[in-house]
Amino acid sequence: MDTLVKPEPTVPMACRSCRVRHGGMCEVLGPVELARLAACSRRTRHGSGEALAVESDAVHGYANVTRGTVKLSRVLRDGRQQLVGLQFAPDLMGRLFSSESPLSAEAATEVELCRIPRDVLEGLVADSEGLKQRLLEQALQDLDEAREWMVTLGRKSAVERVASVLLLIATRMGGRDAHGNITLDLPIGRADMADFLGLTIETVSRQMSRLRREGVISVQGHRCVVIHDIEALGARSG
Amino acid sequence: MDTLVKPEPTVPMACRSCRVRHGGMCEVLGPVELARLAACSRRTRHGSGEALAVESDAVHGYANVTRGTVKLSRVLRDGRQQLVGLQFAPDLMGRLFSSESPLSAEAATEVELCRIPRDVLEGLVADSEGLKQRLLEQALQDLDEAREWMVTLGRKSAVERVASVLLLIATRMGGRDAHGNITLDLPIGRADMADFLGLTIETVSRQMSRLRREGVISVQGHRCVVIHDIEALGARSG
DNA sequence: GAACGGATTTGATCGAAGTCAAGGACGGGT
DNA sequence: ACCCGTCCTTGACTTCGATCAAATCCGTTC
Repeated sequence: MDTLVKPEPTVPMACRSCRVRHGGMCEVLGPVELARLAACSRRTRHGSGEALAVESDAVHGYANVTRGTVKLSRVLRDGRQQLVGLQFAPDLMGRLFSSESPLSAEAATEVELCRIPRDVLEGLVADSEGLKQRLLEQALQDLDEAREWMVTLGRKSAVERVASVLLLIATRMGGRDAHGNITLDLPIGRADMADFLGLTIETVSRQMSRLRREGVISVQGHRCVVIHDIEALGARSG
Repeated sequence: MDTLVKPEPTVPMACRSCRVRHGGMCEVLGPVELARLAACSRRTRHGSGEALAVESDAVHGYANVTRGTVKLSRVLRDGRQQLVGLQFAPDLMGRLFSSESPLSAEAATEVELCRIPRDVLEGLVADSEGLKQRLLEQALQDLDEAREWMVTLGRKSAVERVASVLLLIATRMGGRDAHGNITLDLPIGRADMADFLGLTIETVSRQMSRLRREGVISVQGHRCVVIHDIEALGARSG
């Protein structure tokens, strides 16, 4: 908000240059709390496709996403898969207060994490009123988003779903170019879009083509989408 | 847990006989906090179908469900509807920290609420560490459930969805009869089941008939379902 | 920059669920 | 006990998205 950078005497070095220092959960932490975290946290990098957590495995710790995109998914016994969310920086990954992970997490792009051991974060949550409050707000917002997505999965047609996912990604990652168009570098391929939307790859592809034919978007290569008419895309999204 | 009822000197009268006194959020409150609540809360009853909150309306307050079942839903601009959750006693209704309701709530059955004004609950949350913790746990669990339902909506076939909703209701409301069968009084009709499952009324009805033909369940009247083989129902649910 | 391999697009056909249309059962009230 | 309205079930047909099968695109490597 304010343009002046206040001196923060004891903020750990590792946090000072951190891209998410003023976002996500770290936003509400003071120097003392950050020091407690920084003493035990460590940064890791992960290539696209790397598994970061596995459904029903023990929870070893938590991690702030500091760069990249993470896919959250669940699978049915016979292998059918559903993406249940995407996490972008500066979201916190990991299920508090549960000893086993309710879902799988996988790096969708190159990902950088700030890993926090389980007991350290839980201790901090227990001690910091502000952090608990922040995580509660985050959980409630995630819940709203999950329920919104339930409408997409339960009631929207294939085009509407594809338009919805493009809007979702645009909201989190979109940058405007010179002409006011919104440009996206999709963090996920068609297969993941299909798993997120409850469709097949072929149907996603067909609906992308359709939106392209209608002039709402254009596509460069496979991963880059330009949204020409965000209004039209919104209308198309149900 | 324990069979002895401990004397609780200053627990308000209204709470002493309350069905949910030892469940939901009230479980973690001490006499002082309960007194603060009881001083401002009031009980209301609502007939089936009555609107309890409307999407994007101002949030006036919160309410504990003390009896009955509440449907949570969202609608698309053109009227398509999706149920995004069911609330049973002793769940807390209402979206904390938001000035407008992200969804609509409607009594599915006769419902009894313990209504709490907005500022009273928010004040209590600010003051009570334990309550904030409890609500965070609840939000995280609701999030897990919402994501689980996303799998149902995105990846399951019609039979699997119907089996899933029967299991869900059985978990929250089911009673075992003499033969070990589980008996349900469905809190929602076929239309609401359809809206919860992302299907049509006709499809729900056909799949109910199918499960009946297969001997997994039987139906008495429209609302009463007996689950003969919960294992088979689980297998049928994906 | 040519060749390779995985990802994406497109086309043809199939099938599960939706739509439209009766018909039947339940339950509430008289 | 009967009647009536609502909710539910069933049947016939349609449709949207899935499936199967190529063809093509693109990014990468050599």
